[in-house]
Amino acid sequence: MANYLDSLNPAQKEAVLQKNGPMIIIAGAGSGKTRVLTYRIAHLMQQGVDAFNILSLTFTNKAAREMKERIAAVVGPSESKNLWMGTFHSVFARILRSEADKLGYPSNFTIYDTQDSVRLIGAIIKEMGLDKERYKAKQILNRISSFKNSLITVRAYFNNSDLQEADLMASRPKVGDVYQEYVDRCFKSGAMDFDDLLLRTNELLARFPEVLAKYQDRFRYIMVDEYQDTNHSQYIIVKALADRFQNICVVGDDSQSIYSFRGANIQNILSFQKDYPDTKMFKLEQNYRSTQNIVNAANSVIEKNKTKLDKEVWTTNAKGEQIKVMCSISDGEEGRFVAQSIFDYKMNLQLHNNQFAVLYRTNSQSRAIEDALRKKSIAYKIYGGISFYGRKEIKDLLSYLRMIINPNDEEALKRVINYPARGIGATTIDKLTIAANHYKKSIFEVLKHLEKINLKLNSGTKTKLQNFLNMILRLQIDAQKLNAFEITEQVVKQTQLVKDLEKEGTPEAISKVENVQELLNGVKDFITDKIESGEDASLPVFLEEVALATDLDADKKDDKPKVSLMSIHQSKGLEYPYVYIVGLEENLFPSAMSMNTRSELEEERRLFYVALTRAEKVAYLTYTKTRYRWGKLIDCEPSRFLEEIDEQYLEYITPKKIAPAINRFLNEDIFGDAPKKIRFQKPIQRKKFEKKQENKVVFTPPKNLKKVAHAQPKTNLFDNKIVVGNIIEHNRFGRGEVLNLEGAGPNKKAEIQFGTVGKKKLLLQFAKLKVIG
DNA sequence: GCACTAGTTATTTTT
DNA sequence: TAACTAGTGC
Repeated sequence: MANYLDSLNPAQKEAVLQKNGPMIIIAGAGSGKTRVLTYRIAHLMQQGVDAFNILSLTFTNKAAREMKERIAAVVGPSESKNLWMGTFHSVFARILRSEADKLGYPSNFTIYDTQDSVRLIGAIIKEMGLDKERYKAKQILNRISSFKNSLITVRAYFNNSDLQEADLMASRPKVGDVYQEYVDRCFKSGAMDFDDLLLRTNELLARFPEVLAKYQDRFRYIMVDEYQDTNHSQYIIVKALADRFQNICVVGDDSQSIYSFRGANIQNILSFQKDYPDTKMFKLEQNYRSTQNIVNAANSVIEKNKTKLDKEVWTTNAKGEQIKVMCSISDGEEGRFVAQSIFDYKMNLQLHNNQFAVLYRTNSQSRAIEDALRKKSIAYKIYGGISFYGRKEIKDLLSYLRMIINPNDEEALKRVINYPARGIGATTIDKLTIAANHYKKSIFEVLKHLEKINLKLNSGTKTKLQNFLNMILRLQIDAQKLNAFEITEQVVKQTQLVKDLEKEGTPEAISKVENVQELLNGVKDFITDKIESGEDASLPVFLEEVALATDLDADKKDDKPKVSLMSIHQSKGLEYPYVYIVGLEENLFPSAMSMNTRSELEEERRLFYVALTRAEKVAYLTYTKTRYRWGKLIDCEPSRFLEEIDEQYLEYITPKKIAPAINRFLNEDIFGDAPKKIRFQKPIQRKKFEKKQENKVVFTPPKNLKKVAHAQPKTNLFDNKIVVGNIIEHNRFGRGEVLNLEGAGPNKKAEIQFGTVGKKKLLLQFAKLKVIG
């Protein structure tokens, strides 16, 4: 039991053994940070610290879950269950629920997601008669969000002439009023947005000393992971909670701070030692994840940043292959290259899909990759983008559930009051909204007292509203005796939500029905899981988990292995043997939006650092000469980050056949005088690329792959040994993966995806297939 | 009040 | 390209 310490290196061990006082662990990429955190918590518990007194804040719920499992393996599950562990948002949402009344909130408050917030702000802008071109809902929300994350309340805003001046200069003098109205409306709806979960926690701790004391006493040991990505609001919460015992341990890597757009403040980690003068600092610098080549290449890039803490990441791992750089003529070609390359690796080294990841700067880049993978029948999973819970049909259904729990939830009500269509249109909703604003009540309250208010509604409309109201009230009563799954089922039935879709019969409608079914399954799983672990399986808990869930959390366990596609932001904390970083082009990565200041560019560079350090064995960097954006063909330049990697770690593998095309692009001044700006600062750069690419050879199959001839292929004539997923070799078609089997005996056929000729169906009786793996 | 169409607009990254 | 909006006709 105690020998878990033996598996740690000296630096790790020191950090684990440091029990009391403030401490900071600077953990380089792949340095076994999670391991240190888990063992440290396990160790605290073995030293007699009560699990109830330990608070551990992680960046994702998935990280929390995994860490809990690992701790359970050391100290046993019954004890680890009592740990407070989760994201800032989920931990403090939980606390806010039990203290909500102090802030005038109902304990069943709704959590608004970004979509809800944007809609509400849009509605407010419209109601206030503001120009929506000037006041773009999304931008206003971002602005409000940044206020909240800096703890600038409405009152603080109106006391701050600088902020008001800035908005005035941007010709948006009414931002403060919108902010005010937004906060009021959320409050009236019994709703908190993401930022409120932190802001209101701060309010709670600041206004109620006895509450602060209670939680200070409860959380005697506090740990914060990914500290470099905390914002001011989170910083203040941690500071307040840790103030009494000062047993605060933060972990992070300033080189991986990539969330400043969300208010993260890299200064939090840079100046931790100033906040706590007695801080003990630990540095984890040995990388266990990646090859030397990858580690060194990443180091050579991050060196270019000025703002950073002193540290040196190194590894004793094998040198490994050089990082491969590939240029394509288009994004489609890039996708095909990635798919082909993955396919070749799978064939030659018998690898599984889950050993590969494709990372990109923007979610919209996933499309070309998807198309190519699909053509090769390579299973993949996309993380991010439009999440499952963001889909219209799902949000609509969830909105009904939200109405049952908290009928004052304005955004939920507006979604469902006329969905499915029941003849309650925009005019009616406007009237209701005006009345609600006037009486300072929610729309639902207005509905309940329709008789007493003269809204100039015709009687038909009144009946429709009455029916809607009655349906919600009925569902609320049902909800008291049904569990979360049953009530969801009930909603689907009573609202006829699915019936409408089924009638439509279009492919979209069918997929929507399937999604609804999937949500129902989700609720069922939720209940089973919770009951198994003895936790609260009620509908409010489900809704909260859904509101704070990410795609990463939705990972299904016993699924087929799949290639992961995700934005670099989402890949933080993850690792894969083979990583493809695509779209390394100026204006895309680094993003055109982030090249205006040094600090923005440094963040992009950190992002690149994060991307590179995800790779364990092999990393590919790809860029293209042209790319579709906004449905238009755009010419691209290679990213400056390619230049920044020390050349010795790179290998250019661009196939010969497209080299002439590249040269043409490089030699002709096809840009005219348009993008004159900074892009061609260094003409030498281009020469370098040009030369490199000319000399290179055709790519397929990847070099450095072991010959697999010795793999003892078995010939199978009547073969029942072939199973789906096998890699086989065919005399004429080469290698392929078995996708499907059908028929029996002499008619048994296999559907096989070949790298060269695509999909084929072959009779096993005749096809001489060698099973490779 | 609603369904359909044409035209516009937008892409950074997310709890 | 795709998602959202405004405008039109019923």
